[in-house]
Amino acid sequence: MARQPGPGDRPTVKDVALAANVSPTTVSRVLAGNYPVSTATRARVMKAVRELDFVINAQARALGGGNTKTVAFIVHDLVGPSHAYVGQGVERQATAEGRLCLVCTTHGDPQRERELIDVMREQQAEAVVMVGGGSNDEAYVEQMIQTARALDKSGSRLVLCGRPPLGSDVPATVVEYDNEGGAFAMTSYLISLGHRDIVFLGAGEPGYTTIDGRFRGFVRAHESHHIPVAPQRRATIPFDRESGYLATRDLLAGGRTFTAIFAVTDVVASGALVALREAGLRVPEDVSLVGYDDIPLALDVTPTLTTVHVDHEELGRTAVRLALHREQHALSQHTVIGTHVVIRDSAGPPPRAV
Amino acid sequence: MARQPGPGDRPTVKDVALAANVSPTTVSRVLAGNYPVSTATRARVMKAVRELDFVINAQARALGGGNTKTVAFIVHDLVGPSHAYVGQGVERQATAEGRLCLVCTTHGDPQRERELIDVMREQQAEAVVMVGGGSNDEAYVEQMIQTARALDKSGSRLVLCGRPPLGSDVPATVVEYDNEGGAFAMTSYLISLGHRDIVFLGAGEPGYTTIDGRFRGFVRAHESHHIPVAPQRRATIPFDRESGYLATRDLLAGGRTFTAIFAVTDVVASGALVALREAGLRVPEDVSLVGYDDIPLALDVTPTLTTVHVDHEELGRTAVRLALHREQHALSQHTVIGTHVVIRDSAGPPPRAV
DNA sequence: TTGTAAGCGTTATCAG
DNA sequence: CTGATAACGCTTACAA
Repeated sequence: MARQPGPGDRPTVKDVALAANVSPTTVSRVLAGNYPVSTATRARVMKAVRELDFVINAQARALGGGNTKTVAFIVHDLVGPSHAYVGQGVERQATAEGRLCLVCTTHGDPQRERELIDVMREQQAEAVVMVGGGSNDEAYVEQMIQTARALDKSGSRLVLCGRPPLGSDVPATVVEYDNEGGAFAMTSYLISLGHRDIVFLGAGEPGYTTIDGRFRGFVRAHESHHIPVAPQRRATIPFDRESGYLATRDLLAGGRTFTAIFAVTDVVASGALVALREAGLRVPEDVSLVGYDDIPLALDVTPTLTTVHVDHEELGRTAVRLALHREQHALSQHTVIGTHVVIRDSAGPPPRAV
Repeated sequence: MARQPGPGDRPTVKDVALAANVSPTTVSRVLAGNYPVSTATRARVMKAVRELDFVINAQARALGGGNTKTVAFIVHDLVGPSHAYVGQGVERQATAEGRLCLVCTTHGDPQRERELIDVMREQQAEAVVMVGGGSNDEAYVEQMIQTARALDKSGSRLVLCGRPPLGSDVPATVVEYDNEGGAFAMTSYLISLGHRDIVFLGAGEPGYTTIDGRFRGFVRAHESHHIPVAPQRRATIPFDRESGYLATRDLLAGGRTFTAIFAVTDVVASGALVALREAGLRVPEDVSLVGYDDIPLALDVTPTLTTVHVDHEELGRTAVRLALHREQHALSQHTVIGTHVVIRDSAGPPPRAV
């Protein structure tokens, strides 16, 4: 009597081989398509596959063959507008390269991050893409270096998105966008409009590299125009809408003068916008407001937001592409993706007199 | 001489066993923690694990033990605001249940969808969560039923999010939100404000279940108030901002009268808002505008959008929870998640005379 | 072109 | 509490 498949019981290569009157080896070869097999045999095998509704066992395949065809994507959060686009880029490129995409979130917890990397080592992910500003803290960086080495030893590749390189002797791929350059360009734009008193809104924990880069560009633009940087309110705030709102309200209540606000992200800018509106200030007539990221929200607010465009999806795609096609001898890779100012309606010349 | 580990070469349980002077079995037991092991032995094993920087091979474990601890998430698109939140729910619940999350996108291609399901069968995902309106097409549904059975046979579980059940004899879990109820409530709200000529904006391909439900609620509300449904422009449009914009512009150009627009999603509403503003119409003084989904955008636009709240994240969480904890004998499961109207600033009474 | 047999790294079974 | 040994399902030399 034939084998009675129970529930949760799948046919195996052996079953197919039996049904097609060939050896398991032949079945494997037909399925992999990497070895000559006679047309007749192939047909018989395929027929058996169809009849048994056979699907191969990926785990077993990986064990026997080697490769898991899997890319991991570790991110702060799935729903942040920019992160989602990076994720989309990762997923698309992974798919384009015939890989599957494993996704995990850390919610900013370094401990969790560390755990996840080990999980990905267990999973033998071909590449581990980490997205979002990590900290610049020395111990943290050191640990990242260990991680990169550990992954490298496992035949995997660490990819850092939006973080600075770990060093040329560390096996990792780094893809970042030009935070400083974009902030420099945007600040210069505001200065060229006539602004001399610009608030940089949103500091974040010192050491968070994305923000640091943006602030650096902000300062450098002032310097290169020989304009003193007005005193900034560099308090740590989470980068959400609410923080932008509260920080701006505080600013207004504190009597601090300014003619423009450079929000560290579009989301923060949207919060600021609400606070400004509540205070009866018109944008851009009374105050100019600009953001960073150019997420869809930038078009949804009124007025539309002048911001720095970042191609988040490309960031994700590039991350995967580089990780998968790295040259044998490229130990450390580093790519910078350009950013540029997108002029919309939220910034204009400062009012005549403040 | 000891084994010289090369690149891409990981220590195995055997290596750990050797280093700790125990059998591989013991190592396995220590790692799994599901079997009594003496404290001393455990300590020795853990020490070896640390020294060798050993991480277990998940593929091998799955092969030997059975379970992959993996949940798959198949979705139209990662960046759609509602989808991203569902994804977040799936990921969070999966993580909470100690599972990993595999994510793939279909971009609405049923062929690709089919392929992905087979890929997930290969991966032995414990659950396959499909998100987003599939079609109601008979052949499609029939294929879904096959799929559900195939997954069931593989010991996996099909979860449909936001689609109607496939039948009580089909092994699948269905989680949907109450599209019809929400639309009914919202339409009733508009009617109670005095509106009698409401446009339903955004039809989608007939058969797309999410939209159908919403339109049904729209019609039913009219019926229950004994108000004739004004002729609707039910053209197929993609549900993006642009379509909302164009459709509204056409509507305005076509001379169609109305006092309110019920946009099928918030995104479509945001497009409509732009078109209305361009036409010099004030919202809500001249025209009321409501949406559906309550995504963050609803708070970003001016005026803030009156809309139907849907807890997308809960949808994702519920999907995973049900799939993982289904009762042994529950062949078909079906859960409906409630929706409710959120009143903001974009809807008011109709103008006195049109 | 096809088949045989030996792994891949882990867990489960069955003895001690 | 610990250890052999046989799976798990597939691939890949090595033979034929």
